[in-house]
Amino acid sequence: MPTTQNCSHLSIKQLRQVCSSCNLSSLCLPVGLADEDLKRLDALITKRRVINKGETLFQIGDKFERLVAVRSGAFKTFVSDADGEQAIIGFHLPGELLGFDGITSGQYQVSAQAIETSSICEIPFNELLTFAAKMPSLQRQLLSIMSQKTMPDIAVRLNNSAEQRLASFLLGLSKRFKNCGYSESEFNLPMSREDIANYLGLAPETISRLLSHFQADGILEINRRHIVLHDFRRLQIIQCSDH
Amino acid sequence: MPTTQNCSHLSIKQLRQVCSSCNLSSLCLPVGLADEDLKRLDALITKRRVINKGETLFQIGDKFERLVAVRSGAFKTFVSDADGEQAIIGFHLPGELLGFDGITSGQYQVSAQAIETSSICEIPFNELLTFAAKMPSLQRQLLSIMSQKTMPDIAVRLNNSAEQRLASFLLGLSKRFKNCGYSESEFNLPMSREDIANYLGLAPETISRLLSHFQADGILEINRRHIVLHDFRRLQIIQCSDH
DNA sequence: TTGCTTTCCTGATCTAAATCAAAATACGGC
DNA sequence: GCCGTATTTTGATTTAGATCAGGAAAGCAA
Repeated sequence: MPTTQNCSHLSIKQLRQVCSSCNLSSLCLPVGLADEDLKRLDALITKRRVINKGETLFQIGDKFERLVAVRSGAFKTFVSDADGEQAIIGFHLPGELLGFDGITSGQYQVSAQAIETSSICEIPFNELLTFAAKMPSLQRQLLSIMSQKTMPDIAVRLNNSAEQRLASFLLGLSKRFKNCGYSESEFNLPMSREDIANYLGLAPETISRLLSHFQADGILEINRRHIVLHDFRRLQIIQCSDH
Repeated sequence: MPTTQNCSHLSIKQLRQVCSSCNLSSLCLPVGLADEDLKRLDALITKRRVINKGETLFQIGDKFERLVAVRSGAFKTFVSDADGEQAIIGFHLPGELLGFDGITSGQYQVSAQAIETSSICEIPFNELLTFAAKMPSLQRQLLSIMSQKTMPDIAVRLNNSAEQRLASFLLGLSKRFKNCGYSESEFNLPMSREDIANYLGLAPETISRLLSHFQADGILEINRRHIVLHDFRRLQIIQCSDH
C-alpha cells in the first residue's frame, strides 16, 4: 500500500539504503520494531540526502512536513534573538532525530544547520502517523523518543559552574558517540569552541581555558577538534561536585 | 467497552467530574477532539484526587503508569543532586500535564510535589495509547503536547541576565494563567522566591532585589505572593534587551 | 610559497550576581 | 492572643566568569 509517489518505484538498490540495512538501524525509529513493521517503515523513507557543512537544513517558520534522521555528520539547531545573535538549542549526532518542534504549529520552531558535511533521511510526518496508528510499537517508540527530549540536559543546568557544564557536555557527547558505534573516549568535536560556549551559556575564552586546565590535569588530551578522554571518573566527579 | 475496573461503575455524578464537564476542557488532552471521542476519553479518567500542599505526587523511580492533569493548584517537578539539594525542572499549572518523562524507562525521571493544595486527574497511560491508536486526533494531540515540551523555556536561557530571566518568567506565568482562564495581569505566585531562584539559576536575594526594582520602576506591584503586572511592554523589552 | 581569514589560546581587568550578614515581616501551632 | 520558625528584604563584600586585548596556530585561496 504505497502512500507516496515514490514508494512504489523503490528499487532494490534504493531499499538497501533505508532502515533495514542502515548501520544505525538500532537507533532512530526502528528500535523495538518487528521485522515486518520495519519493512513497512522502510517504504516511508523516501529520500536520503547529503547536506554540506554550513548548509541550512530548515529554518524557523519553514513548513513542517517531515522529521529528519541524521545518518552521519552533525547539526546544530538554534533560534536567533533580536540582534541576529544565535542561541544554540542543541546538537544532533548520527542516529538522532530532528524536527519534532514543528508538530504543534506546523512550522519549525528552530533553524537547523549542518556543522559537518552530513547525510540524512527524511521521514514524511503525516504518513509516519498513519503507520503509527496501525503499529502500536511505532506509536510508543515515537512517544518514547519525544519523552526523552523533554528531559533537560544537565550540562545546561543553570546552577552549575562552568567546569560542571563542560564536564557534563563532554560526558554527554562521549555517551552519544558510543551509542552510535564510535569510540567513547576518542572523537572529533563536530562543533567550534564558540558553539560549545554558546550552548553552555559561557564565553568561548572560558571553554578554551577549561579545556587547557583539564588537559594540564591529565583528564583529557585535546588538539584542535580532536579529543581523547582519559579520566572519566574525574569528569564525573567534576560534573557532580558543587562549585 | 470498559477497559478498567472502574469505568463500568462510573455514576452520572462521577461523570460530571470528568473531561466533558471540566472547566478546563479546552486544555489538557481534549483539545480538538470530536464530541464522541471526548465521551470515550471521559471513560478513561478513573480518578480525581486532591493533593495537599507539600505532598508528593510521585518520586523519581516510581513506576510510571499514568499521566497527571492539573485541575487546580500547582506543582513543581525536580531532581535531587548529590547533596540532597533539589534542582527544579518546572512548574505545572491548571490545564497542564505531568509525567511524560516516564514513558521511555517506565519510571518517572523527576519528582513532583504540590506547591499549593491541588486537584488532579489521573490518566492510565497504556489505555490512553490504546485509545489514541483508534483516534488519530488524540494521537496527534498527544504528540503535539509533547512537542511543545521539547522547546526550552527562554526564561532559563543560559546567556540571559537575571533581569531577562525574571521578566521572561513572569510573562510566561502570566500567559499560562491567562490560558487557563485567570487574569493575565493579577495573580498569586504559587511558588516561593527560593523556588523561583532555583528554577532560574539565581539566588533568592537576587529575585527579591529585582522584584523590588521592578516595583520601584512602576513595572509591577508585588506584595508577598500577590502580583499585579502593570507594564507588559516594558517587561517584554527587558526580556529581549541584551545585558 | 604568500597573504588573508578564522579559530583558538592566554593574560589583565571588570562586573553581575553570589555569598555573607542581619533585620523585618509573615505564618503556624498552641 | 503569643512565641518560634520560615520567608523575604536590604546592605556589604567577594568571586566566577565576562569582556577586553594581543598573539599564535591552522586553514585556504591565489
